[in-house]
Order: sequence, then structure tokens, then C-alpha cells
Amino acid sequence: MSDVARLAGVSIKTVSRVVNDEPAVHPDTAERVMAAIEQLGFRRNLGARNLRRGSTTGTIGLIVEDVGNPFYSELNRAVERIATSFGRQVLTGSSEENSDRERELVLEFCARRVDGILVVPAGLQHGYLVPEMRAGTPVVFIDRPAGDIVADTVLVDNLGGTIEAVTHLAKHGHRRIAFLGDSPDIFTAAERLRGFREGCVRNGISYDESLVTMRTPTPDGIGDAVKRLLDGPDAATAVIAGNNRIAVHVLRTLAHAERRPAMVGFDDFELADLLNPPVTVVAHDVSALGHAAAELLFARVQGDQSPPRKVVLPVHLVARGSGEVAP
Amino acid sequence: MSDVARLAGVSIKTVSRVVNDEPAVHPDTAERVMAAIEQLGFRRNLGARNLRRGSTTGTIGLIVEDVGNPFYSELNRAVERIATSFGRQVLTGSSEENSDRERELVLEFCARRVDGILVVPAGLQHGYLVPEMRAGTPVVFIDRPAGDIVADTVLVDNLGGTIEAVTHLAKHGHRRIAFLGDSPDIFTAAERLRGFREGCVRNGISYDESLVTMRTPTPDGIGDAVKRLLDGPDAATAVIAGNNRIAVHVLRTLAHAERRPAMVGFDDFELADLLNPPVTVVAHDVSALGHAAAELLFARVQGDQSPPRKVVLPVHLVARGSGEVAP
DNA sequence: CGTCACTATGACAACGTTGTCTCCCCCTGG
DNA sequence: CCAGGGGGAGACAACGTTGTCATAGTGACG
Repeated sequence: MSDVARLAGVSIKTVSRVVNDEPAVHPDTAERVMAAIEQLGFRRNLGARNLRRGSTTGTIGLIVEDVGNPFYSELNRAVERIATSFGRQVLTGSSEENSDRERELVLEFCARRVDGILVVPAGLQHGYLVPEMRAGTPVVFIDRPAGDIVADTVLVDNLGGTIEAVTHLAKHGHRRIAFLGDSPDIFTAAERLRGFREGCVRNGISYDESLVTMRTPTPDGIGDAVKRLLDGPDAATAVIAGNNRIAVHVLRTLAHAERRPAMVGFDDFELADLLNPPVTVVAHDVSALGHAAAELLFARVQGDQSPPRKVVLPVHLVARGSGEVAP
Repeated sequence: MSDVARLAGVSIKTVSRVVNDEPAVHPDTAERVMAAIEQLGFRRNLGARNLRRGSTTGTIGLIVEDVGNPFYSELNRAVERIATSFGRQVLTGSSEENSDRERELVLEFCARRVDGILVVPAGLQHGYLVPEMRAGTPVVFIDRPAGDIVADTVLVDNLGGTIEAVTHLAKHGHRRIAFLGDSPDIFTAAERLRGFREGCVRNGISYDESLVTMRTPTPDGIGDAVKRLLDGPDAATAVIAGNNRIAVHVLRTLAHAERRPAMVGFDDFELADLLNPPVTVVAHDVSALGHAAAELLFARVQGDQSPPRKVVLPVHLVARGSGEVAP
């Protein structure tokens, strides 16, 4: 900036005035300054500006499990859209479902003085966030609640959705329904399992633990589980896949299987309608999830001091075929 | 920091020393300082630190067309992985295939003093980057070259891949092959069209312009084009989809069509193997694209001054079924 | 006992901006 | 002719750090 000032023959304060479109600069002076800026390729240093003004940095942080997973990338996109409308940039990070990594990312973001943080939490302990939140960095939890603190949260109706899935299958005559879920440490997985049990109860189906598998999904793990569940005289006639990754693995396994049980997935996914049979899913609006969370965050950024809010977004069952076959 | 210093009864310089793990601090003093840091919830301001040290900011910028598109989110993930290994955070932005927006994002990132920028360029004019690059911000172009400047670029073999696709279809007896591409303003689309023509030539097929459509893909647009191309006595017997979005739209259209032409897509996508018939594609390693670009960027960040490099990654045809049907 | 080396600490400036205050000049109105 | 006012511009400090240099204290050694 001082280089520009020297070249234009003015003080650096005048350059600052030009850069910030402040009034009370003579047009001729402004022009000289702009020419100098152009010539030197000057670009104001936002870091220094933010430091001096003590204002917001114009960035927010987003932490998800894996930015490469279509579910989270859609979320990312929705968040970005809102952030852009508020003139903010988005710093993203993948926690890889690792709470230490999540914590690292959060603290790093705080050190960068982001204006707020959106996080799909990996762990169950979020006490480390208390000082940051008290220091004025708003945090909104997405898709899963915070483990041990009260904070803004946006969820989907995991419980209701799974109940609906069970009811749908029961309505088509299924009594032996298998449930394949992610690790029970994950809130959504636990909640969906709870919905599964509740759904069984409501439909007069006795809950059979041997038809349930809860673990981190891997192709082989899911493959083995599916084969086991569909084998023998007491085989399941229907399967509920607890999330989009699991659904894909299940489908891949079933593609080579003789018996094709009915199937309902939780989370919609691209091409579900083009498979054979088309896949029935419990769908929810991922963009809405991102929008709601980002809107809530920016309300906080702009000073909203109301008590922490908990938003639960609705889900709906999309019947496409795979869930409507008889046992 | 001065609050911490006051509470611990030391100077702020000593606090700085503790925070930075500098030697020559008495253990007792360090402990007092750490206690004060803990008590006050102090977190050092990275912005001020970077300003003072004049060092790198520890961030890089990534600009893609749409972070929500699985293709780009996989790229994002690969870039993030390398960035993390170099201790950097990633700022992401979607250009929405709009060169003004791209430019805005780039300049914003530069104002934030990112250590480098990775960009999937939207437009053809990148002269605006010259001052930034001269000022020391390395830029690597991904998937498409810069319009009018020389710069590091990582591409995939669009030409070779499309030639391979045509040859594959020709080998299965097809002589009337349609090509559905994205807007010809996009480098990859133009290049794949060039590959299509070249492929026709090499296989002794006369290039028929009426079998080619090049435009921004929309469900309806693709639907109409597919119906037109498959209609009449001179109908195409095979279709090449120019990218993953187009492939999906084509598949959705064909799902309701009476005639099912052979089909090959450019870009692999999830579940392609589970469709009926499974979709033959020209696949390339998106992660490798991101890795290569990020590695190249960090080499530059660390001072590599060699002439701009151009990396072309190989593609390979994955025959799954949809491309192996006779006319 | 004076000197030296070393440890532990602090004062101060500087990074690139911008807010505040001040100054100068010219114009207007009485 | 003078007071008052407003437009245009600069000096200076401060934002939160850290690099440089200075200083005080401690022990060892000749």
C-alpha cells in the first residue's frame, strides 16, 4: 500500500480511502491512485484489514465426515449458497468420523477467527467448544446433536422415517425385516435403530435382534451380513438399509444373489429410480438441511441471542418398487 | 494475549513464547501461563500471526463448477487430503460455470493471501491472473487449460478416451453413433467432440453432424435430443454421453424408451455397474486428478520455479454391457 | 572478586490496514 | 475584511502477534 502511495504521490491513508470507496477524495487523486494500484497489481490484504477493524473475517467453517460423499457435498453446496448470499467464504474440512480430527479442525477454524462453524459432529464430547462459543463463535450442529452441551441443532426425523419404512414393508406383508445400520456410536444410526424397534412394535412384529447389524459399513462387511440375513428358514424377506452407503453396498450384494428381498433405504441417492427394481427410500431434503443450518448460523452471527434451537426436518417415503414386493 | 500476560504476571512476549513452544521459558512460568490461557480460553489469532511473520497463511483455494457435483466433490476430497498432509486448510467455491464468479472468487482468495489456487476454469480469459501469479500466488488449472495464459495444468486424455469409445462401439458393429456433449465453450466438451470426429475417421465412419448435440445439459434438453436421435430410418444405434451429468439424463430418458441403443459414457459414476444393462464408460481417476494438481501446487508453493507443466492423465474404457450390444 | 557465559524475561518495533484527529485551503456570507 | 464551514488530505495510533535486542540474575571459573 505504501508503494502505491509513493507512486501516486499521496499518503497511504488516501490509498486506503480510494480502496474503500470513501468519499472526500478528489477525483483526480483517486484516478492517480487507481492507476498506481493497477500498475503495481496491488490487492489489499484482508487479513490486515480484519485485524485492524476487529470485524468479522467473512469466513465460516464447515466440518463434515467426508466432503467427497455425495450426501455431504450436497450439504456443502447448500451451505455455500447461503454463505455467498451473506458475502462469506467457506472453509471445509473432513473429520473422517474421527472426533480428534474434528476437534483439530474446529480449533484451527477458531484460530482463524471464522465467523461461525457448522459441524456434523463425529464424537460425543463437545465440551471443548464451550470456551469458543462463549468467546462468541456461534456453532450449529447438523444432522446429529452435540454430545454433551446444549447448542443449535438441525436434524432430520430419523425416528419417524424408520418407523415409516417398517410400516411400509409391513403393509406389504413382511414380518421378518432386517435392519442394517451404521455404528451405533453415530446418533443417526442409533436413532434409526430406535425407529426400527418402535416400527416393529407398532406393527405387531416381534423385534428379532438376529436380524439387526450395526457397524461401520464396508463392502465385505455388508455383503456378509446380507448373505447371512437372507439365509436359512428364518431368512429375512425385507431389508432396511440405514444410510446411503449401506444401501449401495446392499444393492451390490443383492445384484449377485438368487433371492431378492424387499428393500427400503434411508437417504435418497442419485439413480435410485433407474435401478431394477427402482429403490424405495426414506428421502429428506439435504439442501434444506444445509440451508436451515446456515440460516440459523447467520442469525447468530448477526446477534440473535435467543435460546438454542432444535430444528427437525421432515422425511418422506418415496415408493419406487423395491419396497413394494411381497415376501 | 495481554489479558493472559496480566493474569499470569508476565509480559506478552513470554506468553507468545509459551504459545509457540519456544525454549528458554522457565517451567514454572510456562505452567502459570498455560493455566491463564486455559482459564481465559485464549486462542491465538492466526491472522495477526501471519501478518506479523509475513509467512504463508496456511490456506489454499479451490474453485470448481459446483462442489455438490460428485465429480467435483471427489476432486475436492483428493485435494483436501494433500492439503492436510501439507498442513493447509482449503477454501472452496463454486463458479457455477460463470467466469465472472470465478474471477470474483480468485480475487477474493488472493485478497485473503491463500498460498495457492486450484481452479477448474470456467471461462477462456485468465489474463486477470497474471498480476496475481507474478505477485507469487501459484495457480494450477484442473481438468481444463487456462484460456490465454501459460500455466500449470492437469488434464485427462479427453481426445484418446473418446476415440476409444467410438472404436469400441464400431467394433461391436455400430456405424451410426450419436454424440451428446456439453456446451462447446467448455474445453473438455470441445476436446471430446474432436475425439469423436477423429474416432469416426479412424473407424471409417462418415461424420454426421445431425447426430451431434452440444449444449448445456438439462433433463428436458437431453431427453428431446435423445428422442430425436433415435427416431426415423437413419436413427443412431449407439450413443456417447459426453460427461456424467449427460449420461444420467440419457439413461433416465432411455428408461422409458422402446429402443435401447448401445451407450458409452465419459466419466465413471457410482452405481453404473448396477444399472440394467450396466453402463460402459470411459473412466478416469478423479482422485488422481486432484492429487496431481495439489502436489504440483505445493511444489510451487515450496519454491519450484521450473517452467509450467502440463500433465495429462490416462483414461480407460470399462466395458460393462451397455456398450457391447449389437445395433 | 571480577569476568564470562548462559538463562529467563521484557521493551519495542513492525507486519498492512483503518479510525480518529488535525491541518490547510478555498469559498461563502455578513 | 473576517469568521465560519466544508472539502481534501496527512500524521499517528492501534489491531494481535512475533523478531530483535537489551537487561537482570545466576553460577562457574580463573
